[in-house]
Amino acid sequence: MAFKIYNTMNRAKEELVPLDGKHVRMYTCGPTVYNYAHIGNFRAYMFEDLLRRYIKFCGFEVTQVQNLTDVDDKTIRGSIEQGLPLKQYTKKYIDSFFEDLAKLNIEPAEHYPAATDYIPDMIAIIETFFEKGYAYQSDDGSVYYSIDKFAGYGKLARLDREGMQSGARVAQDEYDKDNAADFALWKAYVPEDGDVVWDSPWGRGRPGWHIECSAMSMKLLGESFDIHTGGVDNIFPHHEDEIAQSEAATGKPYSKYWMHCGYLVVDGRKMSKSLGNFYTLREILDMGYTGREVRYELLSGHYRQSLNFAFKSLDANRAALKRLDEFHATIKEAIGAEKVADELPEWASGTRAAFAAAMDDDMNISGAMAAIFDMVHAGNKAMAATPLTGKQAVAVSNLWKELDTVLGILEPPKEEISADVAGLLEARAAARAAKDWAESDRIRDALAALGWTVKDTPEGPKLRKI
RNA sequence: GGUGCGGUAGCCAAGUGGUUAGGCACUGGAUUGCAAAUCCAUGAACACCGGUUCGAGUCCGGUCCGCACCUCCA
Repeated sequence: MAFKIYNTMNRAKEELVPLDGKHVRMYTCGPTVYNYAHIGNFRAYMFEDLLRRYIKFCGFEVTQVQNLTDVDDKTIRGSIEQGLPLKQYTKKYIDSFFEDLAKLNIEPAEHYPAATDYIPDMIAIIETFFEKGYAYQSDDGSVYYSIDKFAGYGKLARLDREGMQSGARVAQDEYDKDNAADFALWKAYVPEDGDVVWDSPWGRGRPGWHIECSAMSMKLLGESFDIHTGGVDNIFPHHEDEIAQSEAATGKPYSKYWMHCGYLVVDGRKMSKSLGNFYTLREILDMGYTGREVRYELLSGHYRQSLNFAFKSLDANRAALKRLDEFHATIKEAIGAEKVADELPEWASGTRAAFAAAMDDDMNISGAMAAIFDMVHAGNKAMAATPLTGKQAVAVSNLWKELDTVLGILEPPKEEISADVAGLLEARAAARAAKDWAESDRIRDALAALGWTVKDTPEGPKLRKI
């Protein structure tokens, strides 16, 4: 089996074949750090996390770069409003971004370059554009990229250049650009930029948005690399412009595969800061949901489909996770002190293949999850009739852990049973032995208040975290 | 106007022309001191209209509806 991914460039699923042996190099567009990221943003980072985890599951090595956009209109505006130096202002949001990633159990990328640390690299690329005739300077000192000079412009977004209507958002006063669709490589200094300014051969100013990704990706991954990802809204103009820049600069193909995820939507509308219909991760956690439940939610739909966010779904996920945890606990109990794995029981023997077959097909997460739930169902049924041997249970546990290297939700959070809880459990056992049901129920309520349910089984009482 | 993605049971969500997707919720039963969990059983769907086919959720044509991008966007 081979891992097939949907390449936006060719609008087709293609087998992932790295340019460099078993090493996959990927660039994932990261956050603009002017505010807390909302969970729509995290949908993209979750998709990228699933991608890198599954690439590793397939036996490849991964080098992932995720940029931090720390200079643009919004970061500058925010820093001036708060009277803070730009770096100090963005640090707060960079720190919170990493905290949020950890809450969602997203694996760290290998590199997190910040745009402001790569200004000389951007300037060097822009200089080659002047040499090769792709760049020109306008009257106000800004530098633009001339899209008419790049023959392949529009190949990713499949733009019909002739049929393009100047969108409502194209400023009406772009009088000094050769073509309205030309984009800024370098923005000339304006007073609104405060002290956010760098020197360049063509005057003081700051970089345009797209040039940072070209500079940082090629610096850290090489001029040609394997995968470039982002949300579908990045296809145009951001990724289109990155291709124009990078391939014009080097004369080589830029990224081999382009992958884009769909939106997170609320009530059928894209979740975005401009619409105001967004939630930050910390808001949702404050409501009592866990990062794991949110992770399940963000993972639960295919990455190219829009995913509808609803609290009702988070509640449903909680129930589904409980089912998985119950299965996991049953396996753990069957392991006992056993360390050595035996063959998998029959009901788990096809699970890994079913899981991989679904994931190989452009990360069909629904099929992958179905493989796991099928195993849980069949396993519960079988174990109710015949207990598992310790060695078989170790094998199931190993499989569970292996699948969780991809999903990151199967292993339950570690729970310590406190002395108080253990004491209550003992007291309740005594009450039950004396058939003092009132006392027994009272203690059960007390345990529930501490966050535990107790189930009475033929082997004795068992505790479960609520 | 250009480009693209959708419409599947109460909700979410897969689906390679033919055999139960899966999850949550609901219902009945087993089990339990009562529960919880689990197991067994059970139901429910392909936006609309045509066409191709022995057979269409799936292919073709058309219609309706929703969303997105077209220089802030994941």
